[in-house]
Amino acid sequence: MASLPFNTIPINLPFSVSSKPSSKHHDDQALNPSSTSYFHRVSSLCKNGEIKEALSLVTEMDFRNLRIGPEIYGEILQGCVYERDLCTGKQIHARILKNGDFYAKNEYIETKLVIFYAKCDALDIAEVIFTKLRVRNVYSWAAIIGVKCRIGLCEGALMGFVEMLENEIFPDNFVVPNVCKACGALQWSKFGRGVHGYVVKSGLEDCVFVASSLADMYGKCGVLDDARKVFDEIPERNVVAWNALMVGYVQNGMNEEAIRLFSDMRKEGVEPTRVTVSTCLSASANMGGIEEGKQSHAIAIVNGLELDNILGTSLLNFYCKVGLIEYAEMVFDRMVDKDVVTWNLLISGYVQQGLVEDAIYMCQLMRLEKLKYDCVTLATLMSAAARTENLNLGKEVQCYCIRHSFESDIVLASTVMDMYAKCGSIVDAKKVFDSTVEKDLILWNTLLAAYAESGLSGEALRLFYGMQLEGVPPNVITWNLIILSLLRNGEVDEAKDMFLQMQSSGIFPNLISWTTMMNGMVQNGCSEEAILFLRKMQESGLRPNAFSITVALSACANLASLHFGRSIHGYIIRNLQHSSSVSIETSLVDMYAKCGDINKAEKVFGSKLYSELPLYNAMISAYALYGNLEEAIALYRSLEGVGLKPDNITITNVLSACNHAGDINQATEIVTDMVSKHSMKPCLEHYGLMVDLLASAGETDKALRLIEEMPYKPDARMIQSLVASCNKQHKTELVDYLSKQLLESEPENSGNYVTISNAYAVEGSWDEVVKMREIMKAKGLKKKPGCSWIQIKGEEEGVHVFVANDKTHIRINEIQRILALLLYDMCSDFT
DNA sequence: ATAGGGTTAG
Repeated sequence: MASLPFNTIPINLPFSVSSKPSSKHHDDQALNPSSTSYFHRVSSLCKNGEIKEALSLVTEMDFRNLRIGPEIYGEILQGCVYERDLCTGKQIHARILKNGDFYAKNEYIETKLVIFYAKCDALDIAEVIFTKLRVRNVYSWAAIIGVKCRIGLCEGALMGFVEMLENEIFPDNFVVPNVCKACGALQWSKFGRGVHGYVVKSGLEDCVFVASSLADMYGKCGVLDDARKVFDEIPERNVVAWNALMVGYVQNGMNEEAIRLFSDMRKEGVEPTRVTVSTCLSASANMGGIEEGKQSHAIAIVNGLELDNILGTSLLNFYCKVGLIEYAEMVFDRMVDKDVVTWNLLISGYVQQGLVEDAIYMCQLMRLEKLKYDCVTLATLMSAAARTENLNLGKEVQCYCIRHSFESDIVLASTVMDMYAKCGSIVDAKKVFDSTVEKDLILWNTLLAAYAESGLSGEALRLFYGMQLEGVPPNVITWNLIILSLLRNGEVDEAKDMFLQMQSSGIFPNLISWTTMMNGMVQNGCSEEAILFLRKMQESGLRPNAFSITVALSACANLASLHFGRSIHGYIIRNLQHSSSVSIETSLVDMYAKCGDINKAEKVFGSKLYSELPLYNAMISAYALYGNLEEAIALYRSLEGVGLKPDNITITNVLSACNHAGDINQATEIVTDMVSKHSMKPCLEHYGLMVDLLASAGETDKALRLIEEMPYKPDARMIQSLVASCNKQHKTELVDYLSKQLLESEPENSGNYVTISNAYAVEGSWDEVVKMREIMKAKGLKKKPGCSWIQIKGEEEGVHVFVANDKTHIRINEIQRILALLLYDMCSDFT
């Protein structure tokens, strides 16, 4: 006998000697043991993923004229499902069709084909077969609903669910989870509730898969109470059920609840998975919970969880968000499979820490690892350019975007616009806006933000109406920006009007809307109204955050209202104890100092939770306000001991303390110190203070020489110092001369009137102040953003003094110093 | 000998 193309000869061949008579029909052969043995061999090969080998066995059966039943094809198709092997599956499909209708029209085979194509995400082919099916059973339905759900055709999946019910094919515990997933993705909580009803009616509720997916669905729809109820009633909860509820909490901002659930889960002895730890890390990152996040990391290590890409990125995200960049670096180094996301996270971590150089270096390394930048990488770099106002970097990144066809990316276009705006080039931001073909709301808002930041309310309004003409309805962010643009331009009444218009257009003001209004009012000298707005905001059901509290405290400081200040401090203790921040502590110190209670300011400073520069600056500024030069200098000198380096504000505050004490020698020493010891360059404000100090001491000539020597152009404030100095020395003629010069050179600059009226105000020449006000009114000049009213009540009631913002102006300190000292005496009387 | 399912990072 000639050699066969295979060498293994099965024992029971149909033509070998057999005790059984050979059958005439295929059907009889189904009982033939040789077919059975083939089936088992095919089956085990398929389970090991060796589809090609299984297929050659089928060829062998064909050669031997053995009956190849539908179950063999089914088994191989199943193998293709395991392997997601679309190509081999199609070959099987072809063989099935070749073998005629006996196979092709077999319900089991047809269903299997639908399942196979569905699993391989080939929805079009799966649907063609599915629509031609004579019998649509629960398996084929499940496959179709599953694939639709997987590729995001959620409405289609839900329509399938409805159609099943109409045809009285009842969705089982395999169909329901996918239906729930679709409801969750669409946030169709009402549909989901209906599915929940069906689950209860058909008794599927105890299945942990069904219940978990219901809990997940409610979580995704934001109905956490119901998610919790479903979860509580699961008889045997597994880790996935716990994870699903935890994810629900995190996605709805309930981070503390998520962490609490994690601890309950550990108490019940359920082993956490990588998903659990990832979710906890996400919650910790959101709430800035350093300890919680570190604990999660420790648990991952103790439980021996593998540091895969997802767990790794969760850790990276957490450490970057809470600013522990060294830990992030350690995790990054340990990770084996890094992708673009991994790199992006660390790069953005560096940018958030202001370490732009490191970020750029990482980008270079990333390219060496043969990874390409994606839109997230580029947006991060662009935001780095915006933060550091590095126009060159921004342009370089923009060119990269153009070269690599990222131009049409609307997110990137927005970040490019933001970069140009931050670098002070609104014209270029507008150019990018104009060249973007498909504009979305975010793009409109980005340009609006550029106008608003600069107080260009006219441009902002034009854009605001323009977008509505193009059919883009404004959202709450748009309204907030319009209001900001008006407030930045000193148009308080117009802003208030817009705030009302926004509400009548059906947009509910959010925390930012209220805070923008409050902050704008404080900046424009309407501090009393700002405090009123805080009350109104609380009445509308919003809880103030750290920033709105800071704004309210600065309003109290401006009003020198210890009464309001104390009540807000009380609110902080009652409600914000656990979310206290550096900015709140700083504002408290500042508020108490300006309200005349330096003792309380010292007390707050003494019990501080943070040891950061802004707090020290506030306390130094407080001492300066009270003319306590010794304490100010002592605190300044103590900075080194706590590892802090002074910044420009520190120097300004120490210098103004010297100013109030009239101590030219100390001031000179501080300036020498900053140049030699800290290698800092004195800024214009520092020169201003020195000029002021010299001018106050009557050294007008020396002050003039310093102005000539400094590397900056003198500003109106310096001339104001000279004016004040002259005034003090009763050099009325020189004041009149300087004022006249100032007003002649820039008759339309409202700032000059502020300057001059301010000089008169400090000297108590109220008649001159009123005169200046009247000229401004007659000329129709409006005060600039940054200038504010201070109302001095009491003897001088009814007299308003125009002063510039305390951050940029020397004289307001003078006034506040007098106020604070006055109030200090009053406070001391009470105690 | 007869099918398959839910959770996660930017």
